[in-house]
Amino acid sequence: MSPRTPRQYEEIREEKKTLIMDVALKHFATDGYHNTTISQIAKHAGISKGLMYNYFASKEELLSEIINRSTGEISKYFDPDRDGYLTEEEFELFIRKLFLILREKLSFWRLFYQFLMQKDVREMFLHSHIGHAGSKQTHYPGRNSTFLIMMTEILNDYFVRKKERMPAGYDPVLDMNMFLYTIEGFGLATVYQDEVDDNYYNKTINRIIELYK
Amino acid sequence: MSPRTPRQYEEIREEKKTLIMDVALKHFATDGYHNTTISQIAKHAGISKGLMYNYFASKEELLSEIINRSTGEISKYFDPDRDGYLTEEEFELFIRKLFLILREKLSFWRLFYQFLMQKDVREMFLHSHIGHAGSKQTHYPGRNSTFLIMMTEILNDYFVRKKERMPAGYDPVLDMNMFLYTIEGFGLATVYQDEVDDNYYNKTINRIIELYK
Amino acid sequence: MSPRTPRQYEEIREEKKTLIMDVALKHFATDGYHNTTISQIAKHAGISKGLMYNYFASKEELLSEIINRSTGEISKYFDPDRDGYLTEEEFELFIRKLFLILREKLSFWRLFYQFLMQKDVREMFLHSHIGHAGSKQTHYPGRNSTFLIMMTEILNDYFVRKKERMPAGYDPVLDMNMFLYTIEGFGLATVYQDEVDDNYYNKTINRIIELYK
Amino acid sequence: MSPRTPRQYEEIREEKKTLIMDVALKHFATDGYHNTTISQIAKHAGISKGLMYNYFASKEELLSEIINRSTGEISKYFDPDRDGYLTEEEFELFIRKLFLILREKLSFWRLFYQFLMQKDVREMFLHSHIGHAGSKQTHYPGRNSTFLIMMTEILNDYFVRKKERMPAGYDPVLDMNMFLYTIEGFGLATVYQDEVDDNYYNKTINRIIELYK
DNA sequence: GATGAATGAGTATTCATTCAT
DNA sequence: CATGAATGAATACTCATTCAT
Repeated sequence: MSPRTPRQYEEIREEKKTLIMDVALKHFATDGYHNTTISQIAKHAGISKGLMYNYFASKEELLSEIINRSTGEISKYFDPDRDGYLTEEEFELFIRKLFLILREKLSFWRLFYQFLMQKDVREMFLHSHIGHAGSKQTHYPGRNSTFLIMMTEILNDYFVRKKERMPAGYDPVLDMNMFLYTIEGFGLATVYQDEVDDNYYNKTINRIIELYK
Repeated sequence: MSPRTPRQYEEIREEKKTLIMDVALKHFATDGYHNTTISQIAKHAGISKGLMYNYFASKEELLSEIINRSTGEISKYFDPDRDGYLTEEEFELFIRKLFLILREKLSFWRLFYQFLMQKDVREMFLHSHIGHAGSKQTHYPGRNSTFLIMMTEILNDYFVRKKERMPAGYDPVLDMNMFLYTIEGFGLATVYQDEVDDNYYNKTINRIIELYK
Repeated sequence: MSPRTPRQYEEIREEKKTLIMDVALKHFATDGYHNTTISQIAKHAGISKGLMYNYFASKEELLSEIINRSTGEISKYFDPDRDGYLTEEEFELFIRKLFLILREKLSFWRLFYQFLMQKDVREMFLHSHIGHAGSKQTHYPGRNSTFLIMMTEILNDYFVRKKERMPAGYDPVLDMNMFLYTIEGFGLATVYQDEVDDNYYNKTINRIIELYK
Repeated sequence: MSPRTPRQYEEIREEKKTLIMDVALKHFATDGYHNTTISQIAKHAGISKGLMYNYFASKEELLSEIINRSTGEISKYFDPDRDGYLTEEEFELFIRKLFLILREKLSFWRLFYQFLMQKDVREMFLHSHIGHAGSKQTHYPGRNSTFLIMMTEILNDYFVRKKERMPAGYDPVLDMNMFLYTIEGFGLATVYQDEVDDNYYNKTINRIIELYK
């Protein structure tokens, strides 16, 4: 008869939020953001439409929180407190991690590629900050680089240094971009495949490492 | 003021259709299919909404015809009557042509990438037949290969033959896919750039040829 | 830590009700009845939404009780047990009291004017009974005059008597209505002003007394 | 079989717009702006909800156009090109006109009083410009005074001049405000009455003129 | 008594599509 | 062939109210 404790309420909230975000991500990834209705999400999450808005102010904020959560989790993978310096071994590790996380978060990446192509939402991705997952902060003192920008900077640094151990005429920018094109294309293919062949997947990763390390 | 011949009517009709499709493609590519309204298209094409439906049964059919026309045109580019056999020189030419056409039909490719990520429309692309541009037929007797499948087969053949002039251990499937990933990634980047640097564009193409010829 | 007596419970209950009504009145007056949500009221009153419904059956009843309480308090101001007879001095006093109470209960009058213009709620005001503040009764045996009707009757009586000391041709009904129009207009202006200038306020009241006493 | 001429379309549009605005005004005036739904308006106008949005971008714009149309019509009554100078006779005429128009446009004034009390929409009234009814312009070269401000200025001027023919101690500001309170109160009462007694109505107007001319 | 999660009916708005002219 | 007024189903979002705890 006594009301739930704040702790209990907090748990319920957290669970429901996660549930909704999971269901929504799956739908967004499969059917597209604009093609997914709040009704569908609610129905598949087993809740009422109204409850959605108890947790998220709007469809857009739901998307935004999904993106922030995911980019937050991903950036943690890559050690957000790193010094931004990659050795050759770390570079290899980086690629392996990248494609590990790609398969772990297929839905998210599907969403990512989707939005890469949509002007109106692209910005949301580009401005999602590195930070604790789900963090509501939008500004970090002394640290306003976004996830993608950080990645780019670290890689750029790596390829510039790679020049030293390459023959004359080596073009670091071109090489880095070729590398980026390849992983983007491979990512795209992986993400939009129904099933991934483990063996082939690893072979490809090894080949990428071999080519661009 | 002599009445038009049926022939003339047909021509006028085709011109209007082309106009509508051009306008629609531009909008679809820029704003997204779902964000583009029939009203916008009609207004920018200088016709009434009602007339739109005189030419196209629905928004979806409009899209479908745009896709068919474009894939048709593209496949013609690559000599649809070829024997499916690529020499090294033809391969190089193929790549150069590919990236030439990429820039010529930026809008289309933007649409292409956009839909690659959307289940419901992906199929439309994958099953668009090679045929006369704008053809309304959806089935061709004795010829059910799609544009993408055809391309894949020709390339597959090329890389299998490439094996002969490569050292032992060469994996043609892997190599072909690496090639595809790279051009997909490069295509993606090109298509979603506001401006393309001619110099850099060609350098990249040369590098791709160098790597995968 | 001795358990509270029923009496104490009742007091606590009354306090909470009063708190809620005060908060609600302020919101209703400022933002409008329909623009105010139960959530807002609950939050600003420091209670839960659920508890609100423990005290008031509905949003409408909350409004109804606020109106009843206020009209009750106001009618007490004007000595509800009076004989209904106003001397000239009492009339002056009445006006001064009226505009005193106007400023003391600005929020209520704002609400009053607001609803005067809305058919569906106007009736609630017109039929609010004189009685104990917060009383839930809606019917009083042998006493069905409303606050407004009572006021009108007393004033009517005053102006009819005023005829005796006025020149021939004096129209008591017209004079009374002119008086009512003026105080209504002045009330309206006062209530919807951000700040009231004391000096000017009193000057106006004196002028009204001068004109209609 | 041939399509309607642009002229015909324009007529249809104008008629429908007027119909919708008339119906909407009636509802807004009776039930309140927030209490009136688009569905109600559409149903009573005998059209679909969707059509509403063919003519008005939003509920708010519908309101805005109603206000502009009405204030435009009213300002025309009062000769918008006047010099802003009122003689005693013109003042009397002004009052008579005012209360003529009050009865002609009861619904509008009901709306007016309603919004006088609602913060969020009050501004819309205060900023509706003097101009042709339905004019979409929002800026008039060398003429940005609003309807209410114009009225206030002309009256202010009149009462200041009235001082000359009044005994010492006459306070023009107080007198003007008393006048305004009275007509506001009278307006309020008139507007929210079900039926107006012609005889009494004119008697009141005469009395107002007598008191404040 | 007290909480806030959960509901669902309602509201403004959009847009592909139809149809009288 | 051509027009744009008209429709209606769908969509995001709100909020008073209920109810398990």
